[in-house]
Amino acid sequence: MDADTDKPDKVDIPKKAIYRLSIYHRCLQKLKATDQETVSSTTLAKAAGVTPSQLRRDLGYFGQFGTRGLGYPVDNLITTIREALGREQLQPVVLVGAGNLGSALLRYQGFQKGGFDVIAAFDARPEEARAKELEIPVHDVSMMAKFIFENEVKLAILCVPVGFAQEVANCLVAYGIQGILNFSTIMLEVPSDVTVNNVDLAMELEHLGYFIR
Amino acid sequence: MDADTDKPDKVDIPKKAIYRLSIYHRCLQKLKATDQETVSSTTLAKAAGVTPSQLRRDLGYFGQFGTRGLGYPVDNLITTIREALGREQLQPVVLVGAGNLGSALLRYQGFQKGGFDVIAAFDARPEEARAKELEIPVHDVSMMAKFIFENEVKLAILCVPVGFAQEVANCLVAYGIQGILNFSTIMLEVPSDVTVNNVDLAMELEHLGYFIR
DNA sequence: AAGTGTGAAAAGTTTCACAGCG
DNA sequence: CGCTGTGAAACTTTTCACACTT
Repeated sequence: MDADTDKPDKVDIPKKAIYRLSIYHRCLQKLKATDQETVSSTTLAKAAGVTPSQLRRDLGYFGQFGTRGLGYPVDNLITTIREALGREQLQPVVLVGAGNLGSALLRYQGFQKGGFDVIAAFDARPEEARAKELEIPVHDVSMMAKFIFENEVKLAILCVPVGFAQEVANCLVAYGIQGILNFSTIMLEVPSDVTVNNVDLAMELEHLGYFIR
Repeated sequence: MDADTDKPDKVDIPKKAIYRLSIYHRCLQKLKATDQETVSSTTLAKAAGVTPSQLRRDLGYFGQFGTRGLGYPVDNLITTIREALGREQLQPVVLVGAGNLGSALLRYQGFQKGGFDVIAAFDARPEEARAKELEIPVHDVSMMAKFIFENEVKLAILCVPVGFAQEVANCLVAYGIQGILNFSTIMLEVPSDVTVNNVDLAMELEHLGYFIR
């Protein structure tokens, strides 16, 4: 799932807990849409697919926000989680490798929704990618260094072919990228202050294969 | 990441280990391409991004395949893992919801590579999806029951809008689907003999947000 | 009465370290 | 000698259960 690194700060908090924070965040937003002011750990946990006690423990890592006998204030909790996830303001993101999967992801608007903004894509052959009529501009990789630096981009989505993944990742790191969402099917080697989150769609399907009889 | 279930059989094997099996499988295939006959736990572990002892432990759950002093026979190990993952023969898969993300995934050919065959897609408005010029046929949802039954499909990729996800999942289960790769942003409730594997792309990005400073 | 916050127990997972085999 | 296979130790994460607050 993840090949990541120890952070000097923020230790002691299980990685899985951080992951679940994103789930809670999403569920809370749905709750907010229904004008709920507060929510109990039992209710939120059910929506998130975890146990109430796990939810309380997870929130406990970040402080105390609940009112005993009442529950958690929805608005307040959303803000707190946003802050914990480092999402106070819009995060710029670049995508590298606008091939089959890359351009598919560019078409998918799901990233844009939640506080992230895929502001540009880069490819070794930008003309080909541009022919696909994407909304997001596709530049030549040679422009990448300057762009990332000038826009202070910290996050990148990596969709280049396996053979180039490590090489491109090295560049990204050199340009200042701190988090890589890696769709290529290789374990990247990066410095310990860079986080890699691997998503391997074929593998997810493979994994399911084990459970069907 | 996962909301899955206890299986009556195959217990005692950590879920994470099963997940890693897919990683090993991929690394072994790369090794095979370089005509390696055998591989040591140290070498394979490095490629897979795990510790040698974890690799040995993981393989140990499924039996003994190594030769002490030598390593593991590559071919043999590939076959064993394929069997463990239930991938001896081509698995048919259907995709439901050919909207933004769904059609993106249909275009992406990555699933086809490793023993899975996305044989059909279904959508509430198939005409719209067909306009996107996809290679895989898009049928009306009304055809789904018959198709899944007749082709003995066990796996489904679910990309319908959140509001319909649970409803569609219920249908899939009723039709005989045993594993769902869920791209919708909701925790599905399914019987305990059905496995759900959640992939939430926006969440993966959100998760990274925590680690950048 | 309802529901959080949290020590302490339980369960699950990884690493260590080394005996044993080819 | 080199490398697997595996008990036992170490560590991590989850669950339990209940004191405590509103």
